[in-house]
Amino acid sequence: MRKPCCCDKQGTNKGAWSRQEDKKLIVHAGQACWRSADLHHCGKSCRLRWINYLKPDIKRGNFMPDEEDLIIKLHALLGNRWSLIAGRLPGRTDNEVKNYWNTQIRKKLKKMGIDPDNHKMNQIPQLHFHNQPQQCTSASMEKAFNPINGDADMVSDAGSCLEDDRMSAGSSHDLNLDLNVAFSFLSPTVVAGEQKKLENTEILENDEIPTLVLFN
DNA sequence: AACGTGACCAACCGCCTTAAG
DNA sequence: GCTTAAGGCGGTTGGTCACGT
Repeated sequence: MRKPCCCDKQGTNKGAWSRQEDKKLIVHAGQACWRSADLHHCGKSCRLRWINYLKPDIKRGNFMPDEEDLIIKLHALLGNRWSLIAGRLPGRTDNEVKNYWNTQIRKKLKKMGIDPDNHKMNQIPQLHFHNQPQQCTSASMEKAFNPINGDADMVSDAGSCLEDDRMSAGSSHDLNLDLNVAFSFLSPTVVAGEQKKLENTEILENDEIPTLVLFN
């Protein structure tokens, strides 16, 4: 049974924030506990309001083309990890990125004939083993991509991903795989720049890394 | 002017993780 | 180590506005 959220308690507001509530929240921003703001919104709501709207360094307005490109690329790498994607876009919030993706980018990609969920032209991402192409499970892809975020356990994670896939495939082949994600729908300059960035990440410096080829 | 429709986005919901006691 | 409250995050909803009929 789910524990009741603080929002379910009596005396908490739902809905839009007033200017006075915003002012109060700004005064209390940064305190350890959002509830200390003594507002009639629950702590989660206070946090959300601050992060998505009141924080001073928030960049509002239209997304630049390069921001859009970056979102697409990061989404291809990370999936719907909006907070991680937003972390690479200074001044943008996860909610903003998520909304932009769902309302703008998703449509654009569909128009281009690209499946926005997997960034492919109706093909399935595959892990290529030495002798036999093997479809990567979503769980293992998840593990494989975690290292991009600077996870200290990235090597073991990638390894366990491979182990998972190997076990599920009933294969005992040695793995010698490298990460290679294609962004053929992006401009050549953007792709070159991103590839350079990827080359600087630890994941590509390891010898035993899965190859993930996204066919476009 | 009234109504319908679609787009946008702020806010909520529910699950999961984290941390305090 | 266990329990529980709070925070974090992704998915979803619903209010508002613009535009077309």
